[in-house]
Amino acid sequence: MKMKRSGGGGAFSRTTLHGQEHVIAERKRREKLSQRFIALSSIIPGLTKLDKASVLGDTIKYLKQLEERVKILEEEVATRTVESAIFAKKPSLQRGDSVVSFSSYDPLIDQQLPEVEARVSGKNVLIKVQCEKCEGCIKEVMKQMEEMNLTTLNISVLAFGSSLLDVTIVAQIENENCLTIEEIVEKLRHALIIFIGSSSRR
Amino acid sequence: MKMKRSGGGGAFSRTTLHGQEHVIAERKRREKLSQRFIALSSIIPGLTKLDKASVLGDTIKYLKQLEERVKILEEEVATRTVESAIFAKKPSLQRGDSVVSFSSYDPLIDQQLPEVEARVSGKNVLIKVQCEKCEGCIKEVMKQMEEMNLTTLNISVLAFGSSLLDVTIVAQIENENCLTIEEIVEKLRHALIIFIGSSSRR
DNA sequence: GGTGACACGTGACAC
DNA sequence: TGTGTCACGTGTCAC
Repeated sequence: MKMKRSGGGGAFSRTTLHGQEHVIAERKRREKLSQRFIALSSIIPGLTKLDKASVLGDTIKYLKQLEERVKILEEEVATRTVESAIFAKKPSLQRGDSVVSFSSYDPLIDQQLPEVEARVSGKNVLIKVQCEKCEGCIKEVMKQMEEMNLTTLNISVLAFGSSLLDVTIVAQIENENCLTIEEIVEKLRHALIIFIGSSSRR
Repeated sequence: MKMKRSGGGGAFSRTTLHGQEHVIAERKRREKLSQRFIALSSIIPGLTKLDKASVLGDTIKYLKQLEERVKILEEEVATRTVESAIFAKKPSLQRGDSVVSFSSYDPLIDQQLPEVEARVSGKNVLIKVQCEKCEGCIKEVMKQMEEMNLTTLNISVLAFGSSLLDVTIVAQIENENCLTIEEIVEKLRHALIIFIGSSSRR
């Protein structure tokens, strides 16, 4: 029951002409909106009702759900990253044929980095250190080596993961050195703990 | 220019009464829809335009973004879950102070080289091999790495003692890789045993 | 027959 | 001065 004004004359004619365009424009707008609704509906899973209010409502629910899930997963990933670092440990003592080994790892007492391990073969000592990537820690290790009268023959520093360093050193044991392998490991480890502690507090 | 029919008589009166309720109902429906739009707008971050079409459009974008993120995180977690499961086994394998769960070293069974150890942090794997110095063994290790879809990022080979090699490798775990850390260790060790055995017999 | 959802044309308002 | 957006009342269709 609407008045059709297409045939109107006088002052209405302008309104009518504009009105036609207006109708077209409005149609277009509605069409766009409708498309978006359809697109949205196709994305949201588990839609039972397809009316607009329900689509919007379910979209809101689904969104919150997704955000919650992202949050949980992010925490999970963060946690597991730490776990990886913590679990990457070794037992405390190994005894090979002609090689004597000792590691700082003790599952009952301490599961934290830095991890230090050393092995001796003749006059050579192989030292492995795994610690957090932090500036100056290599220099600190070298300083300790010097203090222990260990002449570095070769050193390799590899980044591992996002924040770990794996350091492998082959050194020569000088004659005046009378440290045991355990002492070497403990001295190195202790120095690194102090160093990293003081550097992270800065 | 609409016809007001409230005062209509006769056959129109019923239509009119129903019409009033109809108007109310429609108002209510619109109100609900409007509320949902407002609620949705308040959830979507970074909205510049606030018109309905834009809100829907940005909602769709945001949704896809979130889903993508969830997918990525889930993969990440899946990867790390495998690692955690492996790492979790470690304590149970530790008897006293002698066994390394990730290492091929087992004092009760086999005290011989080569010794292989691996650990994982995120997508990185750190592999340590200690074996007899013998020609071609590095090449053999690299061949195995390739077969296991491990992309070598860094490798360090240090001579230790008179006849030992200490090899440390940081590699990237490719997505198609579905080996466990134990499988990596065993495969490498087995290949080295075969290789060294056949090369020493020559 | 009544409830609910939709698209439409229209007037109003903003930039 | 238009160009785009909105809310409104209405007719219509489906269950």
